[in-house]
Amino acid sequence: MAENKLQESIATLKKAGVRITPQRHAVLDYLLNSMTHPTADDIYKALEGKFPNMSVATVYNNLRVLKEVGLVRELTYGDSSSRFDCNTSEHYHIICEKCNKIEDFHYPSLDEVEKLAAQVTGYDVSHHRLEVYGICQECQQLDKEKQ
Amino acid sequence: MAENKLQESIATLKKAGVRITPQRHAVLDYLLNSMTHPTADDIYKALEGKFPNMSVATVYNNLRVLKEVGLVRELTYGDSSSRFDCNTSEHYHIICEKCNKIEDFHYPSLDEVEKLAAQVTGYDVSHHRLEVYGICQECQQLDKEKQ
DNA sequence: CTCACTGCAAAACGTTTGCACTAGG
DNA sequence: CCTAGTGCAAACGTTTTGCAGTGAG
Repeated sequence: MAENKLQESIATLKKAGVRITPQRHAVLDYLLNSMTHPTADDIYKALEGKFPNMSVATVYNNLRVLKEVGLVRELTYGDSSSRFDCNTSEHYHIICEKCNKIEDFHYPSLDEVEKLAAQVTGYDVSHHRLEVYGICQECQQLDKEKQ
Repeated sequence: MAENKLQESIATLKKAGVRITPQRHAVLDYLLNSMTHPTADDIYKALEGKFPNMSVATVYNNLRVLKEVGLVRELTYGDSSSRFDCNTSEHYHIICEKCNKIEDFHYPSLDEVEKLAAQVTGYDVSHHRLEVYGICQECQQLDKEKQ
């Protein structure tokens, strides 16, 4: 499955005239296989072993390229650094306010909201973003144990 | 109306044991009366006239305090700097992808989404955040004129 | 009077940029 | 080949911090 995705993504890159460098391949591969939503620095650290002298700039450059081609989404939340996510299927995020974990969850796309927003504001709507915040099960458990 | 809000907010601060300094008062006042969603720097610049030697740090400190008390929300978008918004009534934001304007719009709160998210993920949900992206009417107009 | 808050400067942080070098196609 | 991409370091803009001095309650 992940293999297919990778081949598919590489095909997209080639079609866009983007070169497949080992570093770029590794960044893409890491993002496709990571269930977490890593920061640029996470990716940098994760690939440090394979590419001892890769620079952070390269990670950022590649993330920008992958974003431009539409393979990757950049998520900006309250905390200082951006997180990156493979733009696979439509899904929303739920974020733990204690441990900052980000998990995916599925919900039928809120088309009516987009429609109503367009009507009320006169905007030409392109997309929307929704996040739910709360405390994850593990953190709830930890809280209980403390008391 | 805005006066009431200000008195109310000050009462909240006092109850929380927070001192009402002139700078703090000004930041709060500015946020309450601004329809835009200013960055810390916007606020700093706006109050420069009244407080020639107020430092940026003070703006940030005050925004943090106001956030902690729950009077102010911090919004982070793609662009580098955070924006601040008075946590008055529940509302959503619609953002122009051309000129980066942020406008408020009202929509019945998506309680079902929160409920479903809680069920699916087991989170103890506290709130959610929704933004709609598109092109505002002015920018649509400008685009038409260009063609 | 006292302690929370201010102002200033310096530092931290994530991200971007300029440039010479390298390697993918 | 030739140009896109790399690595490095320095630069950038936003936010935070440490500390001495100040003023709100």
